[in-house]
Amino acid sequence: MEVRVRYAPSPTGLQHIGGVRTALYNYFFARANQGKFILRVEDTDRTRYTDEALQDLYDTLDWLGIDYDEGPRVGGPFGPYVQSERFELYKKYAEQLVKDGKAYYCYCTEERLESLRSAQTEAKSEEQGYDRHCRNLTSEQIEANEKAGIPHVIRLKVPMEGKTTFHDVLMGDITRKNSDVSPDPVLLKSDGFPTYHLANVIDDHLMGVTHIMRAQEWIPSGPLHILLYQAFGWEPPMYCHLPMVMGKDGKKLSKRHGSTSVRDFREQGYLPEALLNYVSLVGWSFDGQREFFSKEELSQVFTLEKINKAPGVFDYKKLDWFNGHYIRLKTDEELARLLVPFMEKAGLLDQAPDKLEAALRVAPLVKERLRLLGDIGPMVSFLFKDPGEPSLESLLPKGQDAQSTYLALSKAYPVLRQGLESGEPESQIEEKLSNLALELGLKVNGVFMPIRVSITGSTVSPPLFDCIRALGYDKSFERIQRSIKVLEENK
RNA sequence: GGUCCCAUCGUCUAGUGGUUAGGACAGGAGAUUCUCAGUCUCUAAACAGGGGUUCGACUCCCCUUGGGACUACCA
Repeated sequence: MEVRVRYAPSPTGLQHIGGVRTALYNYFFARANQGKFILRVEDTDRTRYTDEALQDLYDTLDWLGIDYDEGPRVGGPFGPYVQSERFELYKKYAEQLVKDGKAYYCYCTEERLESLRSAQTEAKSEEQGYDRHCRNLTSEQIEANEKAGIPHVIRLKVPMEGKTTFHDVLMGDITRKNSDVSPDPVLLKSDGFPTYHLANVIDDHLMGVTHIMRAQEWIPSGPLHILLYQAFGWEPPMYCHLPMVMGKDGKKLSKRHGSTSVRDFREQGYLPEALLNYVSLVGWSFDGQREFFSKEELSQVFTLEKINKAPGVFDYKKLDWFNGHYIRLKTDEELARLLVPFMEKAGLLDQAPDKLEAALRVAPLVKERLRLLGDIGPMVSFLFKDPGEPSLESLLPKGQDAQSTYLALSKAYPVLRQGLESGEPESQIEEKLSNLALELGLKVNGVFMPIRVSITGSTVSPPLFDCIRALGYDKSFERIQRSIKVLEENK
C-alpha cells in the first residue's frame, strides 16, 4: 500500500519550529517510502485565521525546499486541500452522523456552557466538560427549537461505557475509558464550520492518509478520533505521535525562550539547510554518530523507529554551530549572494555601485567567522564606512605606551607600504613586521594591533592583509597615517 | 483535580541483559596564530530513587519521584 501522509497546519500564526519539525518528519517519511506528501490547510477557525499566516506557511515550505505532491497551489486528485473550501462536505457528514444516531443537535448557549464550566471548577467537580444536556432531546423539543430559530451545534455521542484503544507506532497501544473521553465534543460549530476533530478525520479518510504523524499533544484526542472513525464505519490510519519541542526550562517552546518562528530565524541569517538539519535531530537520530544530513539524505534514511519518545529541548547554541558549519560550506560566490540582503539591511551597500561585487569582496573575509548572516554588519563595516580617527587609547596595545606605539607604527608603515607597493609576498612583509617588533623589544602584536585598529577601528577583525586588500591600499595608508599623527601628538 | 505520555552527561542523543556507557553542542585546557574566528588535540560531565526478575541489569516488570500534554463552538 502506498504511504500517504500530510502536514495539516492551521494558519493562525507564523510557522514555528515545532510545526516545521512535524512537516519535515512527514515529508521525509513520505520520501523514504516512495509515498505521497500532502499539504492541507486547516483554516476552520475563522476568528484566528490570517492571510499573513497562510502566506507564511507557503513561504516557509518554499524556503526550506519542502515540496508537496498534493495540496493548495499544486492541486491533486482529492482536492480541494483547503478546508474552508470543503465547507459543505463536513456538514453533510455531520448530518449523516445525526441521522445514524451517532451524533445530535445541541442548542446550549455559550453562556450556559460557561456557567457550567465555572460551576465545575468552583466545585472541583469530578465531572468536567459538557453535561450532555441536549443528548436526549425528544424530536418534539428539537422541532420546537428549530422553529424558534435557535442555533445548534452537532455533538458526537461518545459512548458512556467501554473503552477505546488506538495503536501508536512509537507508544504502542493507548487505551482510554470512554467515560474519560471528552464528553460529547462539538463536531460542527454553530457557524456551520467543522471543528478540528471532524474535519481532520473526514479529510484524512477521504484523502487516503495512511499514517498520521503529529505532535504528542494530540495523544489525548486519539481515542476520540478512533470513535469518530468507528461512527463513520471507516478504518483508522496508523498513528505516530511525535515528541514535543521544549525550551530550556522544559516547557513547550515559546517566544520567551527566543525565536520560534521560521521567519525569525530566516531574518537573523540562519540557512535553511542548517535549520532543517538541526530541527530534524531534535527527536530523531540516525546512529548517534553522524549528524550532518541534507534534505535529500534525510529523505533516504529517515525511519519512524529512530524517533525518540521523550520531548527534546531546543538548543539554540547547537543550531548556531550548524549554521556556521553550513556557511563554511558555501563558495564565496554563494555566500556573497546570501550576504547582499543582510549587508543592505546593515546600511553597508548604500554607496556600492555593484552590490554583489561588494559582497564578493567581503565573503572570503568572513566565511570562517560568521555564525549568522545577520552578524555581518560590525564585521566589515570598516570597508564601507570610515570608522573615524581612532582614539589614543584604542591604538595602544595592552601594556604599551604611546611612545613605543608611535615608534612601532611609524616604523612599520614604510615597511608595509613599500612591501605592498612593490608586490612583495604578504608572508614576507609579515615576517619583516615581526622582526621589527623584535628589534623594538615588543610583542608581535605590539606592531600588528595598532595597524589593525588604524584600518578597521577595532581590535577584532579578519586577518590584517585581507582587510588591507579589501579596503584598498590608498585608504589603508591614509588611515595609518592618521593614526601616526594621533600618536605623535600624544607621545 | 482527573486522564494519558515520558525519564542516559547542562543540552541533543547511541545503547535493545554481560560495554572502560560512545558521539555531538555548550564548558575547561592546550596547539596553530597578527586580533577574532576557524581548525586540531586533550579534558570534565549521565544511566532519577527504591523494589523485584535474572548467574548478571542502563536495558525487562512494579512502585515512588520528577517532567510534560490534554481537560474549548482553538487547532
